[in-house]
Amino acid sequence: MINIDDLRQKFHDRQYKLTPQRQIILQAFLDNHDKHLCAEDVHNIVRQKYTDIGLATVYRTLEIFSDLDILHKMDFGDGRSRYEINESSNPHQHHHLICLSCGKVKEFEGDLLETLESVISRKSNFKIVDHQVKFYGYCRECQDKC
Amino acid sequence: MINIDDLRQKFHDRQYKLTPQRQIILQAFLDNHDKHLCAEDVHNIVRQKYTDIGLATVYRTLEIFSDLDILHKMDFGDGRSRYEINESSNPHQHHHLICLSCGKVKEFEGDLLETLESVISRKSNFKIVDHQVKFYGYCRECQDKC
DNA sequence: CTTAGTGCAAAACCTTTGCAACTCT
DNA sequence: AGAGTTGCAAAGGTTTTGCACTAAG
Repeated sequence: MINIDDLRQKFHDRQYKLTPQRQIILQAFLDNHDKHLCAEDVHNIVRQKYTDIGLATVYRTLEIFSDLDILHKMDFGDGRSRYEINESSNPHQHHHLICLSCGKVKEFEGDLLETLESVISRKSNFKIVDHQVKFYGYCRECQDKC
Repeated sequence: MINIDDLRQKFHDRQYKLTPQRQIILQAFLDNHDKHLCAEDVHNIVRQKYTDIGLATVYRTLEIFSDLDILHKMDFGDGRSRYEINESSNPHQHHHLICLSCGKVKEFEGDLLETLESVISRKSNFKIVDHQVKFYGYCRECQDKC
């Protein structure tokens, strides 16, 4: 997982400047690596340390981080983009289980799609570089309620 | 795949009214079962037959159809929801290959996730009812261009 | 006739953009 | 000093909502 020094290096390579706003936004993800934060979540977290930060800055920073593969932009169908920090260099590591009742998102570890990807690549001449898998259903707690 | 008579039955059960607008919107999907239409696409198609239909009606109808599992709401990351008609009673039939270069969406037939689903259900106590799988990469045509 | 549905316009959201002031390097 | 960055406010795009009117059952 990325740290501040990696960030400094990556930014230097691309001639981005390392502002306090950007460092604090990264920190927000490091402190919440298990969550799926949206722009507004990030804004609220970051404002506690840096009162005057603007929401536009958050959006601009999230886009840069996504381009640099520091964050992964995702959609869980709630009308806003959510981001999660890339835990490793291999993005194919976990899947999301989305509860249709309470909306919570659980993670499921393990990459069981490698073979499926090679089948698809061969059969349809499509060069796959990433995938996103979402399972919809009911989590343990919501099953108990019924 | 659904037809007008099925629609009549489903609507009757829920006390929805079968208006010409709703029939024409269903017809748009029957005529374009291979496409992934967004609300505006539907509005444009439907307006050719029913000039005065409002975009709000299209949105409201798409939501009803999704609730009734006649349509499937999807997100391909282009900032708007897209819908496709449910070809069968089993929604687990095909996956989407999204080209990162030209944006085209191809379909890949075959349900290779049944076993993965049962593994997940067992290991994480999550009752899966649906899944959505997207593969990102480069289509044949865009690979040739490089 | 009753209830649900429609079209329109306005509102609500999330996200992006223009710009003058500012700040990393 | 200079290029990139910020915050603010305004604009953009999609989707939802309020309301008077209309039409299906």
